[in-house]
Amino acid sequence: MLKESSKLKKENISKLMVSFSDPFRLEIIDLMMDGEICVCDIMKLTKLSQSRISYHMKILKEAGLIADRQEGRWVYYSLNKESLFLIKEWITSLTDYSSKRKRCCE
Amino acid sequence: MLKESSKLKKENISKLMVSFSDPFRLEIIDLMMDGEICVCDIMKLTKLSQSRISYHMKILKEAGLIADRQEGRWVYYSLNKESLFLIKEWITSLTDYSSKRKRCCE
DNA sequence: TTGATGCATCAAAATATTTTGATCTATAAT
DNA sequence: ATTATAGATCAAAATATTTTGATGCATCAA
Repeated sequence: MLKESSKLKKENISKLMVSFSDPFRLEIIDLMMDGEICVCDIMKLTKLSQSRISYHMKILKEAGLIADRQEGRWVYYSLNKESLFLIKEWITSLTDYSSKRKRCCE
Repeated sequence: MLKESSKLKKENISKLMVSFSDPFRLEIIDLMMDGEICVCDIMKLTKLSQSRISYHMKILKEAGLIADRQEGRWVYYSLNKESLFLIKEWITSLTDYSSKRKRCCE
């Protein structure tokens, strides 16, 4: 069974995975790869409605996947690298562990 | 924006993430870390009903995260390492890319 | 062949998530 | 002060996912 290597609690993993599980959020995450982005730009780039984007940003933020920063009337969102690394660490612990054991049919 | 480095299509990523997004499925995944497991053992270990487990196994299977193998009346499920590595690769490409760019406030 | 066991599947009900449109707040421009 | 803009929030409606209990299908044992 998985050791307590990762700093992520199960509940947080679940939330992070939920945040990754929506195609529109994946699209938004993709847009944030190039750096900060504001809701109005996401609107232009995705054709999603403002409140719809706000809703998804909230999900992403509550999962800890993104950070926000207000500047005047704009709110800039960006990917939270720390979270990404924690997920990576968790996935790595999964793959490391599962490669240590043998499968029946191998 | 994310390059086509990963072999995973966006739709598959989404499905895989959905499969990770349920706390019970995370629990089942955790149980599979030690190797193959059959539904009846998952029942004993998790106290979930049989059809409920079957449902979740179907989600995991359709996401490509697990493989199954029948032996007599038992069906043994196991984690699909290849999928785990693809997810890892995808997450890695996310973190690699996002660490290359600079954030406004850094 | 009959009965039991392990599991899949199905439809209905329960629950959760997402979308929409309206309204609200804060900032900024006139 | 007034008006416009960026975005959050809210309630209702639309959808999707999950759970439940019943039934079905193999496999095995007697």
